[in-house]
Amino acid sequence: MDDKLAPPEAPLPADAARRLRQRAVAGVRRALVLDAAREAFFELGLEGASLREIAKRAGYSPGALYSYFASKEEVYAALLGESLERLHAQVATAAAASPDTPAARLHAAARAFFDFYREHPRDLDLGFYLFRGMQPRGLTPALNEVLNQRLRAALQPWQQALRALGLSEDEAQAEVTALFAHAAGLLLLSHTGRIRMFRQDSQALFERYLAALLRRSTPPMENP
Amino acid sequence: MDDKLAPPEAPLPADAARRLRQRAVAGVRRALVLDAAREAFFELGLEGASLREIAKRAGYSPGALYSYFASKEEVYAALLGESLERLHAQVATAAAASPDTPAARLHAAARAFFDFYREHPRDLDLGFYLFRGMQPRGLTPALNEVLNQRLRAALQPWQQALRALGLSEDEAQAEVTALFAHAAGLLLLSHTGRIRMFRQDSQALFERYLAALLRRSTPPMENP
Amino acid sequence: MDDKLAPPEAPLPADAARRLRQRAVAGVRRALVLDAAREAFFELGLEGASLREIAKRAGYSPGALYSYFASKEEVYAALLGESLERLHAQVATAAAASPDTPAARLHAAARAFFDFYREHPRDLDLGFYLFRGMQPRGLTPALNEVLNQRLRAALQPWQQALRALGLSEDEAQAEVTALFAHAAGLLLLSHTGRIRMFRQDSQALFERYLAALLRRSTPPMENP
Amino acid sequence: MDDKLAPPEAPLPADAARRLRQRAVAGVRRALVLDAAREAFFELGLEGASLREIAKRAGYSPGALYSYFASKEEVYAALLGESLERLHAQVATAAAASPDTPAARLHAAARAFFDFYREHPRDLDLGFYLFRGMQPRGLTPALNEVLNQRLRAALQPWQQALRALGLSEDEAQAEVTALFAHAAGLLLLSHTGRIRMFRQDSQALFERYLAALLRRSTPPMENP
DNA sequence: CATGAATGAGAGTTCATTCAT
DNA sequence: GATGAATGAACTCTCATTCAT
Repeated sequence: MDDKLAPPEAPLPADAARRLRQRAVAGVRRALVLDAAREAFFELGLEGASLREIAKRAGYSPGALYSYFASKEEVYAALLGESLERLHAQVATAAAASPDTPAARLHAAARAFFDFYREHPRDLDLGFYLFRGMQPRGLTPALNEVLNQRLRAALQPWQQALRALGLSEDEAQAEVTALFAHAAGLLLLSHTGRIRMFRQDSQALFERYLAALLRRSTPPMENP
Repeated sequence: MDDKLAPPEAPLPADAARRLRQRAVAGVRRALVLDAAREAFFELGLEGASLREIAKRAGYSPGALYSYFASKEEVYAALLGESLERLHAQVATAAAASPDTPAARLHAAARAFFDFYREHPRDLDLGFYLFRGMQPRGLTPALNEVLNQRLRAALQPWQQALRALGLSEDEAQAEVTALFAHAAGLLLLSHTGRIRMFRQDSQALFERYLAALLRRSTPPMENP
Repeated sequence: MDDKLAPPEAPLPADAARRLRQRAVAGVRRALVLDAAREAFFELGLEGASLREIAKRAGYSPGALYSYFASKEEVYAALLGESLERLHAQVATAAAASPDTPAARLHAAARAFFDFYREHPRDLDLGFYLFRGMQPRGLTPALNEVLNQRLRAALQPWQQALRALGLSEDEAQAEVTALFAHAAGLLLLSHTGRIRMFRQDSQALFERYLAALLRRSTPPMENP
Repeated sequence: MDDKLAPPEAPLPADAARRLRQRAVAGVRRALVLDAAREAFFELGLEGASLREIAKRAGYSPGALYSYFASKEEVYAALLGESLERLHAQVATAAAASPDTPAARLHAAARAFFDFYREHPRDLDLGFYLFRGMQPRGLTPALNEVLNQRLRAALQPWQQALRALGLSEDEAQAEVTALFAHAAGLLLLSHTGRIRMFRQDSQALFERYLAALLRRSTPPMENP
C-alpha cells in the first residue's frame, strides 16, 4: 500500500529504470498510433487519413500524436518503414522456402515482391508516396537512408541469387535495378487500371520479363 | 407580314464573324489560363497549384476561371492532354527522322519517349497524375478515353516498328506494354532520385532494355 | 425583297409603330423568360433556380435577362404575380360554377383556394416568398400594391359570398382574413410535413373550419 | 508486477474534476457562440448570419465553430431548440398562473403562445425555418424528433385544458392543431405586414378565434 | 438587344499544427 | 503525456450583377 508513495526516495538507477520503462511504454503507444494510422490509411486512402481521423481511431486527441510523431509526414514515413519490413519478410520467406537452385530462388523472390504489392495495393500507395509526394519536412536524409536500407534488404535475395547465378556484382546490381523498375512500372499500370488500355495482364508480363532475365542470366553450358 | 419580325440586312456574316472572333479570343484566353496553370504547377507542384494561385498568375479572379474550365480537375486534364500532345509530337518526329530500318525507328521512338520525360520531369508528374490522383469528377470516362487515345497515339510508332520487325499484333502489343512499363519504372526511379540508391543510370538501363528487346525481336537471318 | 431595306425612310408614325412592335416583342420575350424561370423554379426550387439556370433554359445569356428584369427578385415577383392570377382564375371559376347559394359559393371558392395551393406546392413557396423573404430591392411599394391587388381579387369571391350571407362589410372582411390565415397556417403545416406530428389531415381540418364558419354565418331563420 | 504500470495516487478525482470543469467551460463557450449566432441572426436575418459573421461576433475564427457545432445547420437547430424552450416556459408559466378554470387556462396558454411570437418576431423566423428551410444535412430525423418534442411540450397545456373541458383525446388534438395553424397563419400575416392589406388586427382576430373555440368547447350547462 | 467574360464577395468546410491547461 | 480548443490559411466553387463589345 505504501509502495505507491515510494518512488521519490529511489536513487539514480531507479530513475534510469523508469526512463527505460517509459521509453518502452512510449514505443507501445507509438505502435498503437501506427496501427490506427494504417487502419485509417488502408480504409480511407492517403487523402482520407487525416491526423484527426488517425487520432480518433487511436483513442487520442489530435494534439497527442505530436508526442509520438513530429508531423503527419513522419507518421506516413513510419508506416512506410513498416510496410517495407513486411515486404522484406515476405520476400525473404519465399526465397528461403525455395532453396533448390539460384534460378528458382530468384524466381520465387521476384514473384513474392510482385505479389506483395499486387495483393496489397495500399502498400503500393505508400511506396509511391515515398517515391514521390513526401515533403522535405517529412523525409529527412536520415530517414531516407533508413527507408533505403529497408528496401535494399528486401531486394537482397534478388542480388544474392543473381550472384549465385554467376553475375558480377555490377551486373547483378544492374539487373536488380532493372527488375525493380520493371515491376514498379507494371504495378503502376495494373494498380491504376491503365493496363486495361493495353489489354494486357501484368502478372503474365512480369513472368515474361522474369523468364527472359533467367534465360539471359543462366549459363547455357549444361546442355550437350 | 412576318417579314416585319425578320432580322434586318445581312446579319449572318457579321454575326458569324463576331462569333468566330469571340471564339478565337476565348481560345486564346483559355490558353493563357493554361499557361498560368502550367507555370504554377511546374513551380509549385500539384499541391501548390491552387485555383487561386492559377487565377492570380493569369490575372483573373478565382471565379473567372470557371468561364473556361468547369473545375480544377478539368484544368489539369487540359494540361495533361496538351502534355501528351507534345509527347506525341516528339515521338512522331523522332520516328519520322529515322526511317532507315524498323529497328532504328523503334530505337529512336523509344528514346524520344524516354527523353521527353527525363527532360521534362513536370510532364512526368502530370502523367503520374493521370495514372493516379485524378478524381472521378475530373476524369470522366469520356475524358479518360481522350487521354488514352493521346497516349496510344504517342506509342503508335513503337507498335508499328515492332510489326515491321515481324512481330504479330499480340506480340507487338505485349512488347509495347512491357517497354512502356519499363520506361515508367525507370523514370520513376530516376525522377525521385531513388535510383542513386542503386548506383545506376536510368538512361543506360533503358538502353540495355532496348538492346535486349531489339535482339529478341530482330530476325537473325543475317548469319550465313 | 427591297422592303428589307425600307425602314430608314419611314416617317414618325412608322417610328411609333416600331416602338409598339418592339414593346410587343419584348413582352413576348419577357414571357419566355418567365416560362423558363417558372420551369426552373418548379423543378429546382427557390434555391436552385439561379439566374444562370433561368437564362440557360430561356436560351439567353445571363446578362440578357437584365433587359427584361431589373433583378432576380423582380423575376420572382413577376412569377408570383402570375401565380396569383392563376389562383384568381381557379377561385373565380369555382365560384361561378356553383352559383346556387351564397354558402355553396363560399364553400366552393374556399376549397378552390385551398386546393390550388395543396396541389401546387411550388406556388405556395412563391406565396411565402412574397410574404417573407423578398428584399426591399425586389418588392417596391408599387409592386407590392400590384400583388396585393391580385390577392385581393382572388379573395373577392369570399367577400361577396359572405356579404350575400348577410354579413356587414366589416364582418365579412374579418372572416375573410381569418379564413385566409387559417388556410395559410394549415397549408404551411401540410406542406412542410409538420402536420404529421399532429396526426391530422389538413383538408379535413379546413373543412371543419369552413363548416363552422358557415354555421356561424348562415342566418338560422329556416327553423319554423 | 502489473501495478508498476498502474496509474499512481488517487488520479480519478482530479481527472474527473478536470473533465467536469472542461465540459462546463465548453458548455459556456458553446452558449457564447449561440449568443453570437442569435445576435447575428436577429440583426441580419437568416441569409446574413453566415458562419463567418457568427464567428466574428463570437470572437472566433471560422473554423473554431466546428469545435462546437458540426455544421451551420446545427447552429440553427440549437438556436431553434432553445427558442422552443423559451416558448415552452412562457406558455407553461402562463397556464400555471391561471389555474382557475380549464377555459381560463386555455385562454392564457394560447395568448402566451401568440404573444411570444408577436413580441419576438425573430423567434417566429426561426420557427418558420424549422418548418421550411432546414436542409436534410442539418435536420436529421433524430434532431427533428427532438424539436417536435419541444413543440409538443409547448402545446401540451392547450391539450390538457381542452381535455379538462371534456373533449376527447382526438377532438382535443384536432382543436390544438387547428388553433396552432390559425395562430401561425395570423402571425405570418402580421409579421409580414400583409395583414394591413386586410385592415385587420391580428390580436383581435386571434381573440375572436379563441372565443369561438371556447364557446364551442364549453359544455352549455348554464341553460336551466 | 444580346453577349459572356469578369468581378468580387462570399459561401461552408477542412486541415495540420500549436499551446495553455 | 495528453487534452482539445483555436488558429489561420486554404480549399473549391457559386452567385447576382456589370459592362465593354
